[in-house]
Amino acid sequence: METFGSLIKNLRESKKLPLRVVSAYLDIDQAILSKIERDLRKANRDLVIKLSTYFEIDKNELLVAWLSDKLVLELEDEEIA
Amino acid sequence: METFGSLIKNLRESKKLPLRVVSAYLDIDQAILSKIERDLRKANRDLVIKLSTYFEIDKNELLVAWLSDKLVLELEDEEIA
DNA sequence: ATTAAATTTGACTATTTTTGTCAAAATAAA
DNA sequence: TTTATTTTGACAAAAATAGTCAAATTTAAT
Repeated sequence: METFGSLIKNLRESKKLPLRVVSAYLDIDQAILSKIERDLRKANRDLVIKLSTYFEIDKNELLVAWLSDKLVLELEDEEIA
Repeated sequence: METFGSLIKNLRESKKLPLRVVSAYLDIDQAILSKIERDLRKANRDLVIKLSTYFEIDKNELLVAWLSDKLVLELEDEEIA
């Protein structure tokens, strides 16, 4: 399954944009964006919306992808324990 | 839908046990148990298991009820925002 | 192969959220 | 009405999350 991180990473790379440029627009440190793309950090809701605007994709589509990841994560933590 | 809180509250009341007694067994402050029963606080996994032992009900059944609540909560927070 | 750009990593701090403690207030029962 | 039980809220402690930064690594360009 495609994660939220790889989804936005693909979007960025398909437009050949460096983290520097995208993170500047989003007003976050590029280290954070790098980690979000690799699912090492979670985005927050506001960021998801900014991303949908920036990449011109449907807001709800991206929110659903983000929420799915959040729920999967919650359940994963659970099953391990 | 029956929440996790009301579920364990019903169990306790059906056995006519005061919070004092149950919380002592669980080794938590009775204020916390009171809040958990009214869904003002979340139980943690360990507590859920202790509760299932104490009330002699199936561990997984209670875990499922607890997890359901957690997911519902996560989605609720989301929809409001 | 060297230089430059882009990305990743990790240590550190700050902020927010969660959790626990306590005593007083409110409610219910005896 | 006194006693037991439950609820409330303020506060502190602890844990989780988020942000910052610079150095290390990797990738791309010349």
